[in-house]
Amino acid sequence: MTDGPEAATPSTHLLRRLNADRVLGEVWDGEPVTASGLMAATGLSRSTVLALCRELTERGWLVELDDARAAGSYTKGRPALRYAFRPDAALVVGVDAGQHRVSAAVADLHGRVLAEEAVHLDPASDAGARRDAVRGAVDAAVARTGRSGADVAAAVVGVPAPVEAAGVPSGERNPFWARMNPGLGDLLADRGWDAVVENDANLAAVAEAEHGGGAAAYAALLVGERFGAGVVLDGALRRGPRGAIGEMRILDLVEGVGSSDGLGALARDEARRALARGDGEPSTLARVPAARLDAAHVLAAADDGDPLALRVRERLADRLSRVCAVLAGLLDLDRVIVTGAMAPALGAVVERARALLPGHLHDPAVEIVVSDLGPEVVRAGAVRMAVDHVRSHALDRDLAGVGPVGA
Amino acid sequence: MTDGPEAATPSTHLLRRLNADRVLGEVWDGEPVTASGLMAATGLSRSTVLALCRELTERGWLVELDDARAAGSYTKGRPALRYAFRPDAALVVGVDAGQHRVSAAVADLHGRVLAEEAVHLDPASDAGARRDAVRGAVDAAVARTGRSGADVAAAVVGVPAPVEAAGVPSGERNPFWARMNPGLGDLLADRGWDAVVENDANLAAVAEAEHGGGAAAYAALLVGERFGAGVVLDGALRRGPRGAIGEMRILDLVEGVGSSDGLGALARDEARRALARGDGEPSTLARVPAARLDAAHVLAAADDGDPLALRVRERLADRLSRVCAVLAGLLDLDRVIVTGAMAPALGAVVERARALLPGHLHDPAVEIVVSDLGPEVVRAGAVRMAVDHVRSHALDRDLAGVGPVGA
DNA sequence: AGCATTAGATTTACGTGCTAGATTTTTGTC
DNA sequence: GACAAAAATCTAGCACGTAAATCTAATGCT
Repeated sequence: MTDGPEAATPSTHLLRRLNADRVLGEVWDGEPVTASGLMAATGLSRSTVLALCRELTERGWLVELDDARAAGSYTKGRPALRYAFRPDAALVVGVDAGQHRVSAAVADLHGRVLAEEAVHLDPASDAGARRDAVRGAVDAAVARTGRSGADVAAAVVGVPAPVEAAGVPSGERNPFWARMNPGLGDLLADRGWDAVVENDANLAAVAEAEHGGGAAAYAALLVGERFGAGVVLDGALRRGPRGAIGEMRILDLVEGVGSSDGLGALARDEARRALARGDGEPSTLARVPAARLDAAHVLAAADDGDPLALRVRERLADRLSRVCAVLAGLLDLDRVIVTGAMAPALGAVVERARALLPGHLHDPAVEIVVSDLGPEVVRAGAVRMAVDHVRSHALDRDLAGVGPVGA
Repeated sequence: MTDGPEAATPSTHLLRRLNADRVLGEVWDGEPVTASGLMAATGLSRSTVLALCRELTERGWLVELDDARAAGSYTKGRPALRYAFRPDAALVVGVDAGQHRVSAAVADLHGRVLAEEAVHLDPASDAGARRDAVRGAVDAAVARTGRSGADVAAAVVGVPAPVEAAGVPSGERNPFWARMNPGLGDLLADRGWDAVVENDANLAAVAEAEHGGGAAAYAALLVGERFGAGVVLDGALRRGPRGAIGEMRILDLVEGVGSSDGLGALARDEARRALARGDGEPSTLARVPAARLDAAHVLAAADDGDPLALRVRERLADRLSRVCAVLAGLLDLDRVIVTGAMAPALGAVVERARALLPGHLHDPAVEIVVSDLGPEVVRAGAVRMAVDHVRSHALDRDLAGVGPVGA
């Protein structure tokens, strides 16, 4: 990349690259390391490790800390050089481009959010307005870090639509999808960043990766207006050729479900309908204007013991348990993580759904849990994926001179 | 392995191994190659290629052909040494241990079946009888090749039950499953072979790998007594933590399906019930004794235009289309391959199911096709998987002296 | 202060794998 | 028989890695 001998002996360089990658992986998320530590971790010899560290330092990925035995792990003898990963060597951008809200974050290479910006957006906005919103939010967030856009290495945008393998929008299939992803990838790639557009549920799944524990098979289930799942099998996100794995239109065919409407939509509609019917049963929900009644009201009322709300909640639990049963039954999942903006309010619903599960699955090995990542799951997943992208392409890139030099 | 310098420099040996593996992969399924051909294919230098070929020849994987320019591709110059893969350097065993039939095949490393043996078996047989049947079929098939069991490198057995990741039977969950896999893995491992037990539908999916064309996402659907699918996503078979991906118990919850009964069971039961009701409608099927009436009769009668059989066939198509819709809708499949013993008779059913599909899927990108691999799909998949196993562990093994030396 | 101790850093020698280019062998053609 | 072509072989030489001896910095003990 700089001026090293270019591919004189391709095969042997491969080996070097493999080892460099291992070392980088070792430091990326961890504490500063000494050469001896790396020797133990990688099985390489001291000379090799030192050479690799020198190279990675020159390339801008590591800094040499000279604070000697500051780590305090030992007292005698010569203090070791310590190499530390530079999480601020580059920036990443993560965006949740939702239907009525765009939220952007700029993070360092540890995924720590340094700045954020959110803007509201009319769900009916046209392509141009949507692009402007994304551009605006991203630029504002980057500006707020006090660093240059040139320091950004990669950006990931989540959209509420399937995204085909190569990041190509599947717009021809569905005009709604096209509107949700009006060339957002190119928009960011024009900045000179590596840009990826990804489905929102898939990003939620990425965000839940740690939370998913050691689970090699799980789904992140977005439950708001429509159901949508991001599916991880054998430890990796599965998209499908059309990006449609976890698309839940098929719920139309499932008994007791009948549509892909999410729990938010269902709660609202059921409650409104029951109130409109006026079964005579008194409900505190009757005091809320029908047009403003939403899932949050219903769930709160249920917590207060309101009978109508309790009936609706039971319906939600039933539907959720069936959706989880279909997902887990076919995909042999260890876990379904209920996530999205309304997830925190769904404790009781999930608990009840868990209880209903054995009625639908012969051998329910799946565990339904509520995400604790809060409303910015998708954005967090976008940041995470951007970091992973940089990580996996790290050795193709030279950072020397980019960003602040200090640790 | 033989007596080379043991791991003097592990890292550099890794490189050698990588290249050897590439060369082996190049020859495995192809024509004999010259050094020049390999140079072009691998990008390695002549010296390296020749050294690798020499090594692989010593190890028993390749033979040096000296029939000069027999290939006729060129006429001038010194004739190249040609190296050919030795498909008979080792044997593999593939077994379909079905409910009422055990079928074993012995094949070479190209997957060409050299000998086979099938035995019938009472579906109610206990563990011992089932083990004996497998042992008997395998030994007979091996004997028929005229070669020793020591030449067998790997064996794969398909069973009609989920198999957990490590080949562990999931017997505690279900006594039927335990009976279907009474320690068959150990049985074959005791012969000194690498033994793998795998679900039958998964093996069908492996067998359909070529037939699945370039499809990176497809399912092989067994449709006989019960539905069961082997699922390939991102080019690899997906099993799930409990080996239950593609288990179709969940069909209980699908509208218009209601059970995981396969098309064979459905055809039989529907026809019998209709005849018993005696709707008055004359049907040629009435001439078949009820206890012997099965799917084959029904499908044949439908082809002859029998109205009752046609009604049943329509039901089969409807059910099949729904099952495919669920699979493809959730998994974003390119293709569902209908397979199993009765597949060849299902042309009309599949055609009709294709037509019904748009009624269930908004955007049916999936293609339903009938397998043309015949009744031994599972066994073929077992052979295929065994070959792949040997291929991927090839460099751990020394074949020198094993098997016939000639090509 | 001097000295052994400890552990990291450096140097040197060497093995292995690969490449590149010159050389030789084997064939066919004129 | 000279020449051209294709392939194998030989010879350097380089890159990467290991191993072991040597060097160097910090510490505790006397």
